[in-house]
This record gives sequence, C-alpha cells and structure tokens, in this order.
Amino acid sequence: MKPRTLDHTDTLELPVTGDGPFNALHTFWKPSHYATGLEAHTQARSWRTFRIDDLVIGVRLRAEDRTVIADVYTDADFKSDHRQQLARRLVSSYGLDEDQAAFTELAARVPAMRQALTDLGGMRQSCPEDHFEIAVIALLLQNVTIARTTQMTRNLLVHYGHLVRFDGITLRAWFTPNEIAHVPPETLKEKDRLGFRAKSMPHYAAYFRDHSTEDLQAAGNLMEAVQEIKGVGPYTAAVIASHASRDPAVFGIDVWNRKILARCLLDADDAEPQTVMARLNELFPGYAGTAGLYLVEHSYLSRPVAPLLAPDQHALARWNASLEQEASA
DNA sequence: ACCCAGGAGTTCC
DNA sequence: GGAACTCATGGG
Repeated sequence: MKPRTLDHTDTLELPVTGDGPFNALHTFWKPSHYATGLEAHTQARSWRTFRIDDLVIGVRLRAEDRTVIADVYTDADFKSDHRQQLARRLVSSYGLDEDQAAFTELAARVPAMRQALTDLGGMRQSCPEDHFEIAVIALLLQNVTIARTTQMTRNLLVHYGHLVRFDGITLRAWFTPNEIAHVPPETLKEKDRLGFRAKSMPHYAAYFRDHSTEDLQAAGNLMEAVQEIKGVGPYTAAVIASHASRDPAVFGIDVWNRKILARCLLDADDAEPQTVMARLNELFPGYAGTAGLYLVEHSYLSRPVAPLLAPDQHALARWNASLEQEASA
C-alpha cells in the first residue's frame, strides 16, 4: 500500500520551561518501548505521527539546547487552532514544562537509582499517545508476550489506522475512536487476533469518543473513572494515569516490570507486587512512576527493544520498505 | 501436554 | 475481601 504524502506546513519552537536537566534523546526515545511503526528515532532526530481532531500530522523533532524544534507535516488545512492544539500536545507529551529537580534530588540519595540517574538524567516520561491511544496500548499488553502485542498492534494499525510519508520517512498513524468504534468484536478477534481483548475494544472506543481529554483531566479520580470501562482494570488505569495524565506518583505494575524492580530494589529475581510497590513508594514517595520509569528504561539501555535507526539513506529505505510492504499484505 | 505472557471479570467462600 | 477459575492465543 502506498502511503499518503504529508507536506511541510509549519515549524514550532518549544522552549523547555521546566527546571532540571533535559535529555532530548531519552525523552523522545525509550529503549524499552516495542516497535509500533508510529515513531522512528535516530541519535539526533525523531519522527512521530499525531491525530489532532481528524487530521493526520507528521512531526520531526530535534532539540537545540533547551528548545525543541518541531517541523510539522500535513495534507489538509492546518488552522491556527490545530497549531495551538499540537503545541500543547507536544509540550505535554514530552513533559517540556515539568519540573525535574524534585525527583532528581530525591533519586540522587538512593544508591539503587544512582547509575540510572547518571545515564538517563534529564529524561522525562514520554507519551505521544492520547488517553485513548495509551489505553489501547495497555489493552494489547494484557497477559501476552511482547511478540503478540506487536502483532496485534500491527494488525489494528494496518487495518484501521493510516500510513503516511513525510520528510523521507514512512510511518503509521493511529485510528481515532470513531474510526474503530463500528468494527464488530468478531472481526477484531478473528481478523486482528485480539483474543479476549476483542470484546473490550468497542467499550474503549465508545468511552473515549464520548469523553474528551479535557473531561478526563477534570475528572476527580481518573483511575476510578476509567475502570468503569469494561476491560480496564488496575494496571490499564495506572498506565493511563501515569502516561497520558502524567501522574508521577502512579506506576502500573505488571509481571514484566515487577521482576525488573525486584532485582533493582529487593535483590531478588521476583517478589509479590505489593512488596515491590511498597518498596518503590517507600524509596520514592510521590515519584513511584518516575522512579519505575528510570529503572526500567535503564535496564534496557544496553539492549533496546527497538534500537535507534542509523542516520543513513539505506537504513531509512529499509524502514520505509518494511512498513509499506506490511501494509499491503 | 503443560506453562507462561508487560491482566481483567466472574464466581465462589 | 480475597482465592480460584476462565478468557484467547502463540511460543517455549
């Protein structure tokens, strides 16, 4: 399948206003994140797609000192309201306005965090996904291996998402709640191989179609609110709160990061989730999520799940070909 | 065959 | 308020 072409329409210069150091590479690119085709990274730049209203937007990101430069690519009318929404989204997605000093100060006093802080200091939580999109990611992580999560993600994005090309790179883009709400669970199960998650997707789509990001941010208790959705439990709710709503105190524990943290904090191969969470909260009060993020990412730094792209035309051509081929299969 | 994956819902006590 | 099943599916 041929990707649709997006043209350069704007450039945003976003200052990093939060205090503390800023690590652009590890803010944009997380070594533990599995491959989705929604984003690509080299040492110096990143590419990522966003949905703003019904627009599909391509963004190329780079940083000069404490300014993030975002080149914007679209194929439709990019209004000033879209520009403002995208600017807010980028600032929020990468925590450009968040203070880092309090966590850094706390973490520097914990020996188990020392090396992670040295290697990753200035890294912020990254969540280019909106609440719906991160909820779908968490849904696809439920009780499966990453290989199957990757398979399900690819199926959904190929069948219901978009394929775009801009600045020489091909990327996938998310579907909106509206674009998947009508797909019957049988199709999601049999064609997209979602298994028991197929029943949940229509509930997710309907909920996030009917509740705007502003509504969710205004919710008194987001974790409780989203657990009203069928298929959202404590883990998925925590992922939504810690990532899309960026609550630094929340950490979604699962069988994967539980073992990582047991090794870092308890000198054990594994431990009860309550034991791990108690230790995490004890060492990093108010920053369990940020601390978990640092420890997990640090454990993948030397063996990334989806490594950086080499900054040459051949690597880019291979990347583009693999996405354009899968979309036609 | 059995067990486990970057969980959640239901059904028992 | 928990423990114990069940839900899909692919890989070891």
